[in-house]
Amino acid sequence: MSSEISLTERAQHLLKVLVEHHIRDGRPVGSTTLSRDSGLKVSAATIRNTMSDLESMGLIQSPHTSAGRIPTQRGYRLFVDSMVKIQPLERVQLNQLESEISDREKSAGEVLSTASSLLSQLTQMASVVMVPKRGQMVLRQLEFLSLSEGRVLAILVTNGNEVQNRILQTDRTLSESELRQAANWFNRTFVGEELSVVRARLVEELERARGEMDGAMQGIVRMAQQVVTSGKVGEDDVVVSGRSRLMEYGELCEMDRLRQLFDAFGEKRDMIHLLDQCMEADGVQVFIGEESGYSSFDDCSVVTAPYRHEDGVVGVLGVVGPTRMAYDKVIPVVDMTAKILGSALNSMR
Amino acid sequence: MSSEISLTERAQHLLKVLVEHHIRDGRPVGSTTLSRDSGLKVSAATIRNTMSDLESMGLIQSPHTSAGRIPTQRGYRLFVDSMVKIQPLERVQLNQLESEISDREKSAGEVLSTASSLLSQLTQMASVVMVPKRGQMVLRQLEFLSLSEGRVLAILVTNGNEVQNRILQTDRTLSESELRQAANWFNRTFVGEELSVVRARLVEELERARGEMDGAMQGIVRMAQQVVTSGKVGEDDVVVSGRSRLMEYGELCEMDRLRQLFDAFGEKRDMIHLLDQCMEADGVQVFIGEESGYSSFDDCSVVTAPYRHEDGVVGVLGVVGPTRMAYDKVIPVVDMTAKILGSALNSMR
DNA sequence: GATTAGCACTCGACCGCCCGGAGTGCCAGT
DNA sequence: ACTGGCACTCCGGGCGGTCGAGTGCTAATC
Repeated sequence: MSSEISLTERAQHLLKVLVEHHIRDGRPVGSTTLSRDSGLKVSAATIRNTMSDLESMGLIQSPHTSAGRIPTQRGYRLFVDSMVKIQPLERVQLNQLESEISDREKSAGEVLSTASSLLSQLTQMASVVMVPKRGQMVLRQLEFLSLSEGRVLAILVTNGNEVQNRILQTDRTLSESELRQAANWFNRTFVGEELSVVRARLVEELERARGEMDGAMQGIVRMAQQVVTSGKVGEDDVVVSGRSRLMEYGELCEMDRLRQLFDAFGEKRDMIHLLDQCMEADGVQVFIGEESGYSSFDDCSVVTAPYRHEDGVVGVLGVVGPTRMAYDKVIPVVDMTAKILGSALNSMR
Repeated sequence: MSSEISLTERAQHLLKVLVEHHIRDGRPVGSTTLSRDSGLKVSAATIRNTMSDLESMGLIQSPHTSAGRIPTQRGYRLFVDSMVKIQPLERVQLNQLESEISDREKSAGEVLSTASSLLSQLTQMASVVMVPKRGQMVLRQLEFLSLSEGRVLAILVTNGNEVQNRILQTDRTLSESELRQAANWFNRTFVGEELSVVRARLVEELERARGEMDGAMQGIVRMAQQVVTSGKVGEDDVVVSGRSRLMEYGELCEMDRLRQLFDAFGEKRDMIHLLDQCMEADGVQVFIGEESGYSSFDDCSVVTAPYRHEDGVVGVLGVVGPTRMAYDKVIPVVDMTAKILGSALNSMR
């Protein structure tokens, strides 16, 4: 569909300088500025010709006659794909990521939210970390605790040192020993299994119980089902940080647009859907403006990266900011955070 | 300092109508509007005289010559103190609060955040719920779980069906049975005590252990100390909801002001300090504009109410919105939420 | 003495206008 | 192929004028 057949050396260079300049100060860039800053020994007039080429190729545009040019979405695309020079991550930032994420005293959940807030802090934008589907979690231990009047507190420990708890309503009040028995059976039968497997096997178990087993056993199985099918278990989740940083950016300052953006984070639906698409991607992925497919993000870019365990992709993280962002700095931060987060989760298997 | 010696019937009435009118449409209110809407059978000119009195008393002011008048902070104060007519809570809203907060399947934490989000939803403003100091929580059960390489997962169940967990580093790897033994001792000794008491008694215990007991026991006590002095335990916390709703209000729309507001929620320090002051108050309390003492809230009002257990005040909740808010609707919502939250927490003792 | 009508005055919001600056496109000259 | 020159366009800011809303004051009225 596109006509990027060729682009002279000069045109490429000019596009690069133009985008960089516009990212820096946000204003449209004119031919004179460009002739001064590009390092090329040509006059403004010549540059105007080249710019006009770039415009007809849909890489840059002028917001109105006789303003400078700004990159179009396609322009940004080309820039990001083939001319941005990724800056190495600063030592300090790297250290901070390393030490705060790979903290052995943190549980998986804490590590994820640390990653999210660092991501936001280092990029000065909003960040999102998608939490692994709980369904992929492995059961470590289950514990029941009797509350008053037929209510039972179930505590579920999974890998990643994650503790989930849920209150169950039972049809009759169960004794301490009954609960201990139930927990024992459950642990004996399912420890080490993925929760999704546990769910599946519980259904079989209930089938079997219908015929063979006694009523008590049926009760236990049903209770166990309540635990693993409960609200949070098995559901995607996202951690968002630093939304309010987006207010700093002038171009997003129309209240209704900003509001829309905030809503998008609140809804989480679109968010999750978008992030899901990045699961299979190999490394950092950049969505510029409308590329994300969600109109709330029209003037924004989203930079994502999947993070992986030794046994495959686990989740996705990313940042959201204005299209006019410092890709050369942001990309490595996202990249590195994903890597560090991956290995941190790895080490707490 | 003030000169509210007296205020004619008419002046009071006019102030009331003016404030109500301004709350409704946000624009300055002029004498003609007032003579039309006040129900009084007097001309605009007369009203102008009264308004001029009100102005000299510092209850209303005009943003500039020849605009109408708007209430000053003191004007709002008087309005809230002695003329606002509290509206009864709507049936639907009451039902919603009742059913969602008093949900027996929710843990204390979930109940608090439900309350916060309902508060925000019903008032269309930002809400804050201050969580009881964890130090006041009563120990129900402790469980240890061995992780790899000298790391132990401690699971702490307190009243309110709240589950906290924390990863401890131990100097040597402990066996399953050692851990079970330690947990048994801990539970035998401390179940039913407040965490603050547990903390204190652990110190004594360590003293005693230094002389009498064996090294293993010392290790256990130290581990227990780690559990109850860990990060979250014993710290105030706040749940904030619906910050972004504040963007809807035109008067808060200057970006920097709004930003400041968001930061205030982020910092939480000021927030907590402000809420702390309301702990002893008897019912709903209203801070108008600068009364809160924090400049971030200058154009805002804060409506708070403490919520209580049978054994005394537990925490504070409230909403933050523009000074120009519908006090007659907001106050009962805050009031009722506090009451319902209190009794909900009560019933899960 | 309280209330009112009348009137001059003030000020913000809005509109149309003009002007300077920045930047473009095109063309003719090197 | 590049450049200088030039006419043109458009945005933004400053200026002046008008309009409407609202005030404060004063003199007349109840």
